[in-house]
Amino acid sequence: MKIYTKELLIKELRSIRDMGWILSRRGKNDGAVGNTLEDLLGIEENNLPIPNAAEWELKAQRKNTNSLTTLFHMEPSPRALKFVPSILLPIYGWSHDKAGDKYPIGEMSFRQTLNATGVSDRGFSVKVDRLERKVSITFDPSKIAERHSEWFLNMLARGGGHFEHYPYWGFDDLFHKAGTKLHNCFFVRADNKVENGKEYFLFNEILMLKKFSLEKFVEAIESGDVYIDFDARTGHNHGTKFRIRDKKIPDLYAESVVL
DNA sequence: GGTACCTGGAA
DNA sequence: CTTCCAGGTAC
Repeated sequence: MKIYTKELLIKELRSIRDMGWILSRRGKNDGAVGNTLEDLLGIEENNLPIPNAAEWELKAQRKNTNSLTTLFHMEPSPRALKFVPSILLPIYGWSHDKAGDKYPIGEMSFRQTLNATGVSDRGFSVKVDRLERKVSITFDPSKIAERHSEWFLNMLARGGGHFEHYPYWGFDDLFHKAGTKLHNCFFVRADNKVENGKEYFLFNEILMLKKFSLEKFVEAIESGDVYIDFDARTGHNHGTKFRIRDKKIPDLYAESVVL
């Protein structure tokens, strides 16, 4: 495997930018833009919680999306409770839209995109406690929207309605994860097009971000810029993600340079 | 085979 | 904006 320095990454990313339209290396896969960039750099797909290349993390995104950018994945504490697969999905989940169709009858879904400045229509939110040094998920049944009243009753029948323990992430765990994975980052935005059913990317906007700030990260959680995103169905827990709007990514770093 | 990570989306 | 969602791998 190639060892990448910052200088080599800059050179290769500029070279990729100059290659023009590049056929996606992956089929129907939402992550194709990032997977294709990694393929071009010779980085094998992995699920290791480390930067992609040396001390540099790579992030790619299609320009024509409003989606959040995923910073990293981390399941909440207390880890022993296995909150998502044991509690949130089976008790607080709902029938997946494609249950009995693409998925088996009984397939459940628990998807929530939460931040500290709002409450979801199922009553979940995010709270930052600097004294206890943790980020917690809160649940307030009184905030559940009318359209979810049937879900609410089903959830009560399954034994839900209040948390005995709240899912949380300790600052130290978050800082270790973010500090090791995101310390330096290339954020590449790509134009994309589909011709004859095949997707092409033009990796033509490259941003170099240096020195991830843990304090700015906490501030971004408090201000609602960082989201916590649950993404599980019965057959596949995609994991719990910390995500952010692309325009806010540079706010997490001490230095940003357009290449 | 369940759990927890990785890469990212749509209306 | 919020609500809900995709295909991968390691162990």
